Amino acid sequence: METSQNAALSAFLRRLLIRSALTLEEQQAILSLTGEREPVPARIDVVSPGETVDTSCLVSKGLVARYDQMLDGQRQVTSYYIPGDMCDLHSVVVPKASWSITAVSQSSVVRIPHRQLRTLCLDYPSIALAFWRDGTVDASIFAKWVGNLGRKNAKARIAHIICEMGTRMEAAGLGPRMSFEFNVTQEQLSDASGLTPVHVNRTLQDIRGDGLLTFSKGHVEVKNWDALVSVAEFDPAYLMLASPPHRVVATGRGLEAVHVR
Amino acid sequence: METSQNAALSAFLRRLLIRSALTLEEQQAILSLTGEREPVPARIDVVSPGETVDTSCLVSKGLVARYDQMLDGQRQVTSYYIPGDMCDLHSVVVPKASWSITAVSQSSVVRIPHRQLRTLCLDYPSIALAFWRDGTVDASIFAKWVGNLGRKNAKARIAHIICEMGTRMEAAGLGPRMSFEFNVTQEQLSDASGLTPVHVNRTLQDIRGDGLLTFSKGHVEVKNWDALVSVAEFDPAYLMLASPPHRVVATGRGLEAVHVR
DNA sequence: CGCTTCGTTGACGTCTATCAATTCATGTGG
DNA sequence: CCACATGAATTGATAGACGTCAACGAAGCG
Repeated sequence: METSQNAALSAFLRRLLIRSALTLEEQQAILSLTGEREPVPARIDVVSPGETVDTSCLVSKGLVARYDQMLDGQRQVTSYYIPGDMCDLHSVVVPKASWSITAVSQSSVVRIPHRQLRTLCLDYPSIALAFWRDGTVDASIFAKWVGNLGRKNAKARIAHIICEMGTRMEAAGLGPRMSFEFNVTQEQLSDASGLTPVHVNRTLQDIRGDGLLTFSKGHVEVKNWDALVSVAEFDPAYLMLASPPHRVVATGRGLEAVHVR
Repeated sequence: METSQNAALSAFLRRLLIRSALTLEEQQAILSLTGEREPVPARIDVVSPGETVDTSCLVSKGLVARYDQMLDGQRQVTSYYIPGDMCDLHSVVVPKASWSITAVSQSSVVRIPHRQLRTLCLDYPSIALAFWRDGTVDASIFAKWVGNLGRKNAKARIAHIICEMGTRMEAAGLGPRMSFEFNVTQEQLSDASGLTPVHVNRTLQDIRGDGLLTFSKGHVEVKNWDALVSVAEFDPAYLMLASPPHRVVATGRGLEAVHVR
């Protein structure tokens, strides 16, 4: 599976380069990471709470989610991960998880040993900062979801999730935001939106009735992006896709963060 | 205000040392950071959305919150920061904020230039990793809040916030979890719990009626910690206070891990 | 003393949950 | 090709949690 591993690493590198400027040497170092590719059936956990891992999982296919489980079995998804995302890169610095990571649909992950990632961090400080920056984006997404769940109604919540996934899919080169694969059942979507499956169903019908989008068999067709954005109050700034990539460099006068095109 | 600056830096260092092992030299490097101490009146923003900052704010007094604002003015707090917390350490790698940071009560912050923090990261890779680890804890808190808001009722949400703040206060040496200052009004608490002020009021009465705690004038008195934990389904694992501090040791070279309390 | 902020209460409305079927799509085996 | 099982989507009826609106009381403060 050499080639799909490389494809996944390239996707990961592309993701990093959106926000972090890396030298060719640093890029090469990332591309030379290795790990075992492992198919994961839908609904199977990749990481379980309390588990201490020594690898980070790079999503190479499918859709993966991080979630919390309540005592009565209810789940709350806190974030989705698409191909090119390293769904627990942070485990490099915090190897013990207190949450679950699961494959939403049939997926594949590449498990990259922490040892390799740590070596990269120590050899290339800019890579360490790029990883930290990547984690900051994840945190920003979590924070935005807090706002969605705390302050928005069912329609806006679901609309926001669709907006986010469309935007991220497009940024990752996985299809246009107007028409993309989002392989979740309505029940799984209820775990992300903090609603019940029944209410998700009704809300989707409602959204469809408004002519915003259709969602069927894991495929999203957005009919009216602007209206969807408006309903969701979606502002993509939190995804940090727009600014030029950062790099911390040594200049004559010291260290500066610069924008690199 | 030399002394209070130093006190804040010591608190920050203590926070880092809970989860990251640092050598004495690294510790010294952190303690020699400098910045301007600045009082912030209650309800005044420290960082605004869209702003690009060149300092990170270390909370030295009071209570600070990160929040998102909806178009209709509703707010959702995503996290609280107490003295010793660096409320936007991540701005070192992502200087442009898409959220607000505000003083909840009368507070003070020390603004530490990114330039100094970046120098530390490049000179001491372990500090970069410690900062990343710190950000990972923040992200873990966000994620937990997603679960609270998405899947818990009013009583559990408020109970969970109290449990978290009590645990963090105690860990930071700011008072026992059974009795601590939490200087928020019921209205501000509604911004954190995703409820209305009226419902917060009723829920607090309900919680008090259950004999779990009293909350008045910014002071929390927990009457029955275990019951509170049970109502909240609070599991402190996500705060990452329990495991021994981590250190990444370069393979071959023998840097020993230092455990300092 | 009057102003302002905060906490409190009551009545009522609505959004979402709950419970229980039913339909629909897909796949499997006889 | 049909019978059957399974998971997903859909629908209806009802209940409950929380929101909304409006008012009032308490406490701090110039």
